[in-house]
Amino acid sequence: MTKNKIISPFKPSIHEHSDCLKSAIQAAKSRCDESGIRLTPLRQQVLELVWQSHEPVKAYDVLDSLKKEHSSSAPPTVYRALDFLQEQGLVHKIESLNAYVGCGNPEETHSGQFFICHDCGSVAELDDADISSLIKKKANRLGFKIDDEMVEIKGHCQECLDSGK
Amino acid sequence: MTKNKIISPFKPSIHEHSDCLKSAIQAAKSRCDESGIRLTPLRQQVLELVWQSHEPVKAYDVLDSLKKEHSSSAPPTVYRALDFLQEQGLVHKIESLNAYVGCGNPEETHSGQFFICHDCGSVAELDDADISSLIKKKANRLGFKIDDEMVEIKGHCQECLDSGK
DNA sequence: TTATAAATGTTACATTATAACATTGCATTT
DNA sequence: AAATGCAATGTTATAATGTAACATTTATAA
Repeated sequence: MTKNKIISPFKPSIHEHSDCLKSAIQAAKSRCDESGIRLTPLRQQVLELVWQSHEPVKAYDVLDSLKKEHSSSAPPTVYRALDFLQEQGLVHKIESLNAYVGCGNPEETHSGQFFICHDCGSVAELDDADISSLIKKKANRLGFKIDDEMVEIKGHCQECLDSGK
Repeated sequence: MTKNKIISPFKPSIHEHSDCLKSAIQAAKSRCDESGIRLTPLRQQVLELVWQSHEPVKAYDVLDSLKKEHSSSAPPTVYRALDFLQEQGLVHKIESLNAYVGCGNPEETHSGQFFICHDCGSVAELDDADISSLIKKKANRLGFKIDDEMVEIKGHCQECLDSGK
């Protein structure tokens, strides 16, 4: 299937984020229901914490938040939930930041390309077949068979450029 | 300048690696001479350790090697040298592995695209204007200005595919 | 209901990286 | 050569990120 999607554009710094959160949780629930996979309360809570904003969140920040309600939480609590969410395509790890961001399109699993603003920290996500197929073409020339593609681009988003930070 | 270079292809598992090492050190020396930057013995030694193979090397593995000659070495010893080498474009960090690999073309600074074999661990490096300009085009549509581009592709190299691992 | 597997709890530790301050050594001016 | 200043390295401590291993609990299915 060919697709050139902007999965998550940069959001205006002021927007109704509770809508983003709600629809992400809703999408996650449907996806898990369909595939018979268990989005337990803990996992859902971690997903909600990752979705607190459009900025990647650190595992230990999630842990700190968890501890406020559930003081027994420990690193494995968080990493297991994050691993699960990644496997299910509900969150992505941004490797260059050691941080996690909610996936804007959990309907279908994909690797994605990420644009990360140095100023506001926000992330936009693409699932762009042009990029993937070009990379695949280049891989072919090396005789290389791709399993997993990681594209993380750092720079400045429109809003931050405009506001002259 | 337009360029579509294979900076470092996958090498046959058996090759005269001492040649790779030598030419990398030679290139580093020239580059530093030209730019009046100091490739101290320590930095050169770290560069040589990174160039022990075409597989990314972990900082603490470099540290262990250093300690054999120079028991006083500590993490900052290594991280400072690696930071320097990265700044000079002599090594690249593979973010998804927290590991470092020698740059095959230190003549000019670039970000590069990396193909990493899951089986043998080797890395090939491209500096491909097609990929960069496509990513730039996609960034433009988001109003995004790129500072730094990271492309790390995991999969299987030709030789490992052929040998049926 | 009991057996099983999945999920979570718990403790300990491994790995990766940096802060902060002290010391050394090199390069320039006097 | 002595004094100065800065870059590089040494040293100690600790922060940040991530996993192993085993115990316990909870959900599911036989």
